[in-house]
Order: sequence, then C-alpha cells, then structure tokens
Amino acid sequence: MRIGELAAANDLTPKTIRFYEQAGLLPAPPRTAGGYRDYPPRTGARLAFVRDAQSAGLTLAEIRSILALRDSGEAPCAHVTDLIQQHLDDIERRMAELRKTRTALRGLAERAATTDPSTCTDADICSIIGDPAGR
Amino acid sequence: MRIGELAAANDLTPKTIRFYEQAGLLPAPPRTAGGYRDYPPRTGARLAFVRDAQSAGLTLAEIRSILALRDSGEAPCAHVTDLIQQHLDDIERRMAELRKTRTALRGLAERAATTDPSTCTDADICSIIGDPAGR
DNA sequence: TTAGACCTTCCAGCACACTGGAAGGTCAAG
DNA sequence: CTTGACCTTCCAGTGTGCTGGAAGGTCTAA
Repeated sequence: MRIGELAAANDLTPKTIRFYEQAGLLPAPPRTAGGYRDYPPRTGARLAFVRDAQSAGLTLAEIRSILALRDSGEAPCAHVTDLIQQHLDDIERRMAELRKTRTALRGLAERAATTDPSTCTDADICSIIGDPAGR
Repeated sequence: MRIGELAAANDLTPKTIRFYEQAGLLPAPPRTAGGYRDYPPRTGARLAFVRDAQSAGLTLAEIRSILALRDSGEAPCAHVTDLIQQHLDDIERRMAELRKTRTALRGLAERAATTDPSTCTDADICSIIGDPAGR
C-alpha cells in the first residue's frame, strides 16, 4: 500500500503520514524497488489508534510513549490509565482558567456597556480595560 | 528610565520589553547618548494596560490593534467591545470542546478501570483507547 | 515519447509569547 | 585601570501538529 492510498483511507495527507514516521509514531515501512514507501495493511489500525488517542486529548508525545511500550511487548495499560487521569486533571485546570477569564471578560463587557465613549481620555489607553478601579 | 528599571517595575524582563517594542506594542523610546533606551514615565501605564488586556485573554495582536487605534487618536471603545464579545464566544467554544474531551476521557477511565490487562492482545495497540466497541 | 500523477528528500514556516545566548558597547564605583 | 552590572543587536529556539514548496525520481497510460 502506497502512502497516498494509506493517507486517503485514513483521511490524512501523505505529508502527515511522513511526519508521523519522523515523529516516531509509525515505524519506517519497507520500500518498493523505486523507493516508495510500501505499507503493510496493519498500518491503518495504528493510524486509527493515533486518531482515537488524539481525540481523547493525548499529545503525539504521549501517544508515542504508548506505542513504544506496546512495540516493546509490554501492555501499556497502567501507563494509559495514568495519562488519562493526568489529562482529566489538566482539563479541570484549563476549565477553571477559562471560567476565570470568562468572569473577567463579563466584567469588562458590563463596563463597556455602561461606559460613555466621551469619557475616554487620551491619557488612559482604554478605560474599559485598563481602569478597573474607575479611577 | 532605563529598560531594566522599567522591566523590574512592571515585573517583566528587559527581553520582553524589547520584544514588545519589536511587536509594535511599545513605541521606540528615545535613546541616551550611549544608545540606551530611555523610557518616559508613562510607559508603565502602557505596560499595565498590556498586562490587563492579556489577563482578559486578548492576544498581543489584538492589544496592538487597540493601541494603534488609541495612538491614532481614535477612541477604541467599539473595537474593544467587539473583541470582548469575540473572546467570550471563543471561551464558550473552548469550554464546550473541553467538556467533550472530558466526557471521552471519563469513558476511557471507566473502561480502564474495568479492563483486565491480560485481555490486551498484541494485535490491538491498546484496547482501552483503541477499541470503543469492545471488539 | 511525453504528460501527469504520484512519490522522494530537505528546508522552512505557521501561530503564540516569549526566551536564550553570543558578541560586543557603556557606565559608575573602587 | 579594571571589574562588573547593565545595556546593545542579532540570530535562533521553545512546544505543538502539522503544512507548503522546491527540486527531483518513478511509474502508467496514451
């Protein structure tokens, strides 16, 4: 199977597949006489795994670590469980960050709605954003 | 005021201040005889504005656009209001994304908790992640 | 034989907000 | 006069997941 075919079958571009190889997610496949990559059929499953893991929010580095474990013959279950938990924690942190920023923005929106543009002096850059105390 | 002093007063590094200048957030200040940047006192207010706007989640490009408006003599109020609304929308989108990913991860965590490692075959890379149907 | 579809490698860049380091200039204190 | 703190410019890199383009090789069909 050539790279274009593999790419199309998995909704990727050949570029991405070469990138995955270079990034250590795919082993270097055998080559045809002409130097073309010639993928074994199982490669699709590996790409599907990469996609599934990505949609769970794992980074390529993490996915690579899972694949490396598996390739070395170990069952990566414990590692995977760890990663899942780390990402859940990470998501909570990011949601908290976003909520905080949202609160800040809502405050600004409120202030913007009740601000008379003519009160903006040249001295302040923007009294909506830069002047929380209403100085 | 020299760059180090300005940086310290605003909890930044000289590097960052030079970067802001290069990024169009700060006008190029006058120089001393020796070639050192010599900042007017008002620069601190501008840096504070940058910080406030950043903490509201605005990007440097957006902040630059506000500053450019202000520097051109226009009141940037309407522009700022737009940006705030855009960011609120953006935050909602990102929160929705995160919730989706969280749901996916919780499903995986559940599956991980009830998966017997010995059922992981070599053929699947990881049955926790890659095998949603329980094939 | 030639077009063109596909493949190869390599280098470079995107966005984002910086950060690091090299090589050298300036200035005040001792 | 020298040390050392501070400054200058310039180039390059960080992390993330690709994407784009150049220059060239391979293979198939007309």
